[in-house]
Amino acid sequence: MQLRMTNQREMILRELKKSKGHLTADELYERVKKFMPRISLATVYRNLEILSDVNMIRKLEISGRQKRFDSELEDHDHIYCVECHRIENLEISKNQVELPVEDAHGYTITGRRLEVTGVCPRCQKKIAKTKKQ
Amino acid sequence: MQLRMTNQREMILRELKKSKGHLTADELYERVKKFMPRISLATVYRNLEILSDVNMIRKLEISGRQKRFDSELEDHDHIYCVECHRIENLEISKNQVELPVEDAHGYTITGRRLEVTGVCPRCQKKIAKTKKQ
DNA sequence: CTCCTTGTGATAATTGTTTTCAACAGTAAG
DNA sequence: CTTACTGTTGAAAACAATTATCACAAGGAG
Repeated sequence: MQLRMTNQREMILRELKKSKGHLTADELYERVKKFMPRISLATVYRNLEILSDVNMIRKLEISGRQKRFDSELEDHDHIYCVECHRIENLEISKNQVELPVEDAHGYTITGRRLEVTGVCPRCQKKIAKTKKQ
Repeated sequence: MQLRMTNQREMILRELKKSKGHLTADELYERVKKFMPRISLATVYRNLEILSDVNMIRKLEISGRQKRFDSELEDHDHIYCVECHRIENLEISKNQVELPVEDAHGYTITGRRLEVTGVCPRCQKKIAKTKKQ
């Protein structure tokens, strides 16, 4: 099954790449809507699913409610701010999180995901301010 | 603020401990209902939230699916089966996943979560079988 | 006992996502 | 150029998980 690049599909991909971030489906929907006012949210969801199926983008399943999508395919982990839910990339060398396979209960390991939580610099400042008052 | 142990609360906690697993709210609901047929799912959600707020249980946010709850408070990670969504504990020594704080974009790190995905032994067998056919 | 707080069950509302479906291209064959 | 086929779209409904609302019952404090 080969992938046809429809206008919508292309636009979604382009906007995701442009943002360089980790957008949710509806954030992306809002952006694409500026160029294609009649596009539907379902189309965004559909195409994000398709694009991640063919590995053109990456679907992040990060704690919190919404799924996020990333145009960066390289293997990397994420840090996310528990205050403002901002997400950023983390470059952690793979061998730093080498897994003890013998403890894996007989599982065939297909992947690992490391998620670091913290408070981003901006929110640290905000918190510092509110404490002063 | 002190926690009152209502019958429902106690039952939910008891069933979660009894299971030793990582139950979703509605799995727990089904179990508790056997003893308290009139309990409502909302009560289960409510109390799981409360119990994890006071650190009597742990809320797991895995893979964007349903939240799961764990009566095991010790710090540990999880491996979960991409086929059947079974979840098991992983004992990974902390220093094996030591983080390079200097890469953390200025974040104050509050936690980390490692999730390993794989195929459990049971599902490996299942897959082997279907391939034979 | 009355007042006040809290917890409860039932149900509605909300949120995020997926499915359905009729209309509509794009392509390939006849 | 028709016909048939395939995949895509937008709109709306369906769905699943969770949370909020609300009337009411239970259990103190005074």
